[in-house]
Amino acid sequence: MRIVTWNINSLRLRLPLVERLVGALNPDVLCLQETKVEDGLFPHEALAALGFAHRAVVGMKGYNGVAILSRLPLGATTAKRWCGRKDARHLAVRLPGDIELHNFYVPAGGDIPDPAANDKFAHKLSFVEEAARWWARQKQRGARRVLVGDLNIAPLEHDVWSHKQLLDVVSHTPAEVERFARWQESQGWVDAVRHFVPADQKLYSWWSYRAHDWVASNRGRRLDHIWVSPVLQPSLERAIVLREARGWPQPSDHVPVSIDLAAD
DNA sequence: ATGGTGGATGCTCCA
Repeated sequence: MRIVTWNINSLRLRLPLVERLVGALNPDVLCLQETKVEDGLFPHEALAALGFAHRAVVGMKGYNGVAILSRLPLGATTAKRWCGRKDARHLAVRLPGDIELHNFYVPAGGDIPDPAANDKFAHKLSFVEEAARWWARQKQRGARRVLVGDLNIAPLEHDVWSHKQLLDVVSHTPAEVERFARWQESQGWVDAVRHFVPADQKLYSWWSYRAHDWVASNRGRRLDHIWVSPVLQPSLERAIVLREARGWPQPSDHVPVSIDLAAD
């Protein structure tokens, strides 16, 4: 089973790129973030025509929004609120094979890495703290779980183009990275992409729109993640970061990240 | 050190 996560930065604008993604990766399950579309305007027909017969959606007007599109039947769907807000940042579904799949869009956190001076950064820290606490309370440690999404944090030194220069840049600050680590430890989550790509190798999933030439400057960050519960680690077959998607016409600033899980 | 671009919206927010 192939599961792909992608911050698409407006689903309706980039529907043609979903078709292109299907051509490139043919996901069984596609998790999107920043769909930026309210549920009543969600392009169900176009996605059904691409083979995604099963869809779970939670959106809002203009901002945020997540969706899970699937060729396989989806079981029970839940959308949890975080930090007491109804801001469409989470969806969970049950997949065939008794897999619980969670799709997250973590707040970006604004520009100033100081929770006292920047409410958005405070919200981001609270969100990750709450996620870590919530997951620490979830028992059934042997459960088959996959967690994907734009987590908006690049935790490792080689998840950013310059560790030193990004230590005080939102997405790579110690305050974020420590909380991210606590979240990951909360269930012993396995970083499914770093399982295949050594930690000393640079790996990015996002390149800013603000670069004149994203290829030449290559100042990327790895903000998009796929985690699996420990019991699923032996089922990991492959991970792909589809760098070429950043060069597609009118691209998202994020690229799709994919894993293959062995059927069993 | 600064400002750079892109998307949705509607005279500005968010990333």
